[in-house]
Amino acid sequence: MKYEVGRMRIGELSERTNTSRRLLRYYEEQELIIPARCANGYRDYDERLVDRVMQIRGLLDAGLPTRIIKQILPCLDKPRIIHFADATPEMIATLELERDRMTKRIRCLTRNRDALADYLDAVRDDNRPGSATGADDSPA
Amino acid sequence: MKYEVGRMRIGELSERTNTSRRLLRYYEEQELIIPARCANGYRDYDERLVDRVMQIRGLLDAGLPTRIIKQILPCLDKPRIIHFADATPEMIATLELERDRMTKRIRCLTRNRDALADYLDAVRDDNRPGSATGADDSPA
DNA sequence: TCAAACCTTCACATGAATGTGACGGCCAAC
DNA sequence: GTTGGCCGTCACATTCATGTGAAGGTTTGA
Repeated sequence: MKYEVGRMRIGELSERTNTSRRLLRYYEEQELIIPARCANGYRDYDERLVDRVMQIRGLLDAGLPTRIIKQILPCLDKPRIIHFADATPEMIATLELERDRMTKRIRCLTRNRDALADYLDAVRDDNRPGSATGADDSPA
Repeated sequence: MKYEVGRMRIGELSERTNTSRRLLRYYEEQELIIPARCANGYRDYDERLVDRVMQIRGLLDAGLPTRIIKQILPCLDKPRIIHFADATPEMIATLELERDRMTKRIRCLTRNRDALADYLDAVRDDNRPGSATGADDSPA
C-alpha cells in the first residue's frame, strides 16, 4: 500500500493527536469525523484531521458533549463557507443557546482560574525568606 | 423543628440551586460540601452554600471532575484566608497544573465560541431582505 | 390520630467517554 | 510462506455524573 502525502491511517493519526485508536473510531461513530476508506477497508485520514481531532478533544474536555460538537463543528470550518442548507430556525436557536452556554463556561472558568492563580501567587510569596508559617503575626 | 435564618434543609437548597437532592448528597459524598446535621439527622445547610453549589455546578459543567473541584475549592474561599496547612509542594504543583488546564480550556472555548458567533452573525445577515438563498449572486 | 410532605439510607439503572481484549484480515520483510 | 505489525469489527468493562425508587423515620397541620 502506498499512501499519498497528507494522508494517513489510524495509527499515525493516533500518534499525532495523542488519541487512542479506539477514540478515533468512537468520534467517527459519533459522526464528528468521516474518514475515507482505502480499497482494503482501512480508514484513510486527511492531514487536516489532525487539527480537527485536537479541536474535538479540547471541546470535549471543556464539557461539550459529542452531540453538540457535531452540530457546531461544520459552522467553524471555513470562516465564510457557510452552510445555509442546515440553517433552519431551530438549528440556529440551538447554536445560539450553545454559544451562550459557552460564554457562561468561559466566565466561570476565568473567575475561578483567576482566584486560583491569586491563591498560588500568595502561597508562593509566603514561602519567601523572612516569612513565618503564615499565621497571623501583625507587627503590633 | 425551628430553623435559624440563613439555614435550610436539603429541599430548600435544592430549589434555590436548581439541583436535585440526589446531587446535593452526591456532592457531599465527594466532600465538596459538608453540611451540619440537626438532632434528627436532617442535613442543615448554611445559606452561603447556595453560591457554593452554583460554583460547583459551573465547574462541573466546564469539564472539571469532582476530584479536582474538591482540591481547588478551599483555595477560592476567602481571597486571603489561605490554608497553608495543605500547601505541600505536590499540592501546589497539582494546582498549578490545573490552573494551566483551565487556561487552555478558556482559550479553546473562546476561540470556538467566537467562531460560532461569527457564523451566527453571518447567517443572520443572510436572512435579511434583499438577499437570495445565500448562493453566489454578486451584483454584476 | 391520621395524612401529607418532608427527611434518611440503600441500591440499582443509565448515558457518555473511555479502556481492553479477542479474533481475524492485509501486507511487507525475511 | 511464515512472521510481525498494522488494520478491521465486536463486545464487554469501567468511571463519572446523574436518575429513580424502595422502605422507613420525622414533623406539621387538619
